[in-house]
Amino acid sequence: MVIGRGPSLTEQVTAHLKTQIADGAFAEGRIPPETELASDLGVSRTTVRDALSRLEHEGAIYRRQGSGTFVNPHGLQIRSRLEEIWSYEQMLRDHGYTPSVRVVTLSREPAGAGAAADLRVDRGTPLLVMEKLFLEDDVPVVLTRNRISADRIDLEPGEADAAAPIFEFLDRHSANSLSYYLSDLVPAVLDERRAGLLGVPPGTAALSFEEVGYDAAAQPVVQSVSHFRDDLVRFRLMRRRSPA
Amino acid sequence: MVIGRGPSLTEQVTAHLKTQIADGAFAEGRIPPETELASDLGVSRTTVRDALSRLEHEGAIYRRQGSGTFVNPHGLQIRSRLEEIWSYEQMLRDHGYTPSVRVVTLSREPAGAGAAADLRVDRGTPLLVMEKLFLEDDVPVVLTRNRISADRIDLEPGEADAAAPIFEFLDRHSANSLSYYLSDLVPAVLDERRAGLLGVPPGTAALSFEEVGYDAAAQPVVQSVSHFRDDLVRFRLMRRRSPA
DNA sequence: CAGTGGTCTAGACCACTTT
DNA sequence: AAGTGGTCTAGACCACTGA
Repeated sequence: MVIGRGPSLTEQVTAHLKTQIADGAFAEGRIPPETELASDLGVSRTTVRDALSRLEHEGAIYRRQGSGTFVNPHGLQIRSRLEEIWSYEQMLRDHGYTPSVRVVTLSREPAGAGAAADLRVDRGTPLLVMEKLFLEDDVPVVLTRNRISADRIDLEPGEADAAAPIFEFLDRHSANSLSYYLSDLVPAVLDERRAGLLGVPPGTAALSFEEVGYDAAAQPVVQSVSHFRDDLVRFRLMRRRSPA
Repeated sequence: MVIGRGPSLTEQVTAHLKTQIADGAFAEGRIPPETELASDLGVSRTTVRDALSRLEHEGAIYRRQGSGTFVNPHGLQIRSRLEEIWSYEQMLRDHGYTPSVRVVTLSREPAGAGAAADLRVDRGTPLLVMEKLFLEDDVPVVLTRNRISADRIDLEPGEADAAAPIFEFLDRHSANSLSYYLSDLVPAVLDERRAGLLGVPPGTAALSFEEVGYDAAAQPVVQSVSHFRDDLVRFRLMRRRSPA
């Protein structure tokens, strides 16, 4: 393994250590001391520490002051970290799926009270509503509905446009690029329509994200609700005692 | 504001900036350049950057290369970050509650298939089961059930013991201190019993954590299930586009 | 092109764990 | 006492943004 120019040194070191961890290169889960890694790889200790900090944050390793750095035996069980989800397609790929997308509905409707408040528009403002289903081998996994103020969009979208990830769609057809989402984790009991679309009995519990996407100027751009098949995609996280 | 000895410089700088942000000391949400902060506070730029990285990670600020560092206008909406929850009591305090604890049941039962697998013991092994309810002004907010292999505990616990946070209980009465949890986020439809304890109609949706707590040697110590009143405590998170 | 954050270095000292 | 990770410094250069 040669560490040279290209991506940042920290990224190269991170990737290198990840590979070694996956290969089980560290006996008994013990990772060499930082100074040793630094001289072996020909970088400064600071760079090694940056890389180790990332891995620690991802849950791949943990560190004990005075003792050493160790491989996290449960590191592989975290498939997607909630804060890092950006596209549901990518999230499903992280879970080992190769998802397809189906546009369920594509319509206009006037803003109700909730959407109007979230998007900071007047009630009755025309909204573009896109409902999409993500499937794996024709089995529905995620159902998502996006609402956008219609006058922010520069065209009358067809299904091909709507099938793209919402942030790509907005990059292309709106002046307001998505910068971040504020998401609530909400438990739901699926109604008949949603249960039907997701292929489960009505009354089934589903985790949902209720979220608003904002642009760089902190202006709301899109309101979304997404429901997940709990039997097919599950969110797992690790909580450590004191350190990050 | 004087930066001197005591907690780490980084922590002092972090706390100082947090206060300034909360006080609205930064006009238009713009935080001074790192070099300026460093010389003003009499610390190195590295230290300032460490502090800013923490704040960025907490969602309090965001940074744009070449442009500057800015206050996150939605920073205050994140009350508890999932990865940092350790004690439910503390979590509820973060949400603005002053919770009380009620021990609902305190019993022994043989391990079923699920608990046996999670705790890596044989089916039928005696388990200590503690069920607790966290309330705010007599209104139930969280219901949690812990299962521990009985032979790991050095006493027959009374209600006073069980009312303590589980990690404190284990610190005191077991050789296996909790080091981390692996938690699944699971949507649930409350059955009659749980709905009754939480004071909601049966059939209500609730978010639950299904988790296993491990000691420093990665041995399972406790299996827990916790249900949350969605109308009283909600998990909110922020997802940013590219950077952490 | 000036100013900002991002990366990286080399070295010092401290706090903690282990032997 | 030796070895580990944690904190901190001072300085260099790079990548990007915006006037």
